[in-house]
Amino acid sequence: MAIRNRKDLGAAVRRARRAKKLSQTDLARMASVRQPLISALENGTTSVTIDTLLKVLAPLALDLDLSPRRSASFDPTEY
Amino acid sequence: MAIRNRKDLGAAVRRARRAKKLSQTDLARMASVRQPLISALENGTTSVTIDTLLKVLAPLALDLDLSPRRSASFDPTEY
DNA sequence: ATGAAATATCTGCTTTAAAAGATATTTTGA
DNA sequence: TCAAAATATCTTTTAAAGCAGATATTTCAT
Repeated sequence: MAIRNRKDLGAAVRRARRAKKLSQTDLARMASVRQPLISALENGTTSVTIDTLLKVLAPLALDLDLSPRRSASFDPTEY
Repeated sequence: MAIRNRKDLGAAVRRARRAKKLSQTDLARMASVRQPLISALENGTTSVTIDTLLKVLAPLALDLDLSPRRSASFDPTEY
């Protein structure tokens, strides 16, 4: 599913984490970050850096990808 | 293609930008960021935040996606 | 070759991500 | 129900992201 904002990202991470039956604390340890960060990431309350995101995705066995947008092209008012 | 580090990300953004025949300055304007940031992003010299990345991807008509890793599962020494 | 456009690289500054550490709150299963 | 585990939310501090502005350097077409 396409990720277009922090909430989408947080939801995707949470789904993946739960699918793997990991607690936030487990994931935090595996990713070498802190549990409150996982919480903030999943809730979309922080704009994680790409480095941090990749650290978190690795133990979830997820890759980041870029894909051409399906419909809905650029709208400046979105930002 | 799977993105596993900043360099990958930078390369992907650069390819997409060139495919759209945009200069860094053009893209920066469309994304409401500064040209030096596009440069740093493309060269992997900064760890952009997810908010900034999404701002840049929008005018390129790219979506962010998470996909299950093909092979190469989690290796802690990668970090 | 050379001039313009494009890209890279500075400084100084402000903002914010993330760490550490602690604790409060919510969720869940026995 | 109620205790333990999980998750959310604080404070303080440090490091780095990103802006603004300027300029240096590289790339490219004429």
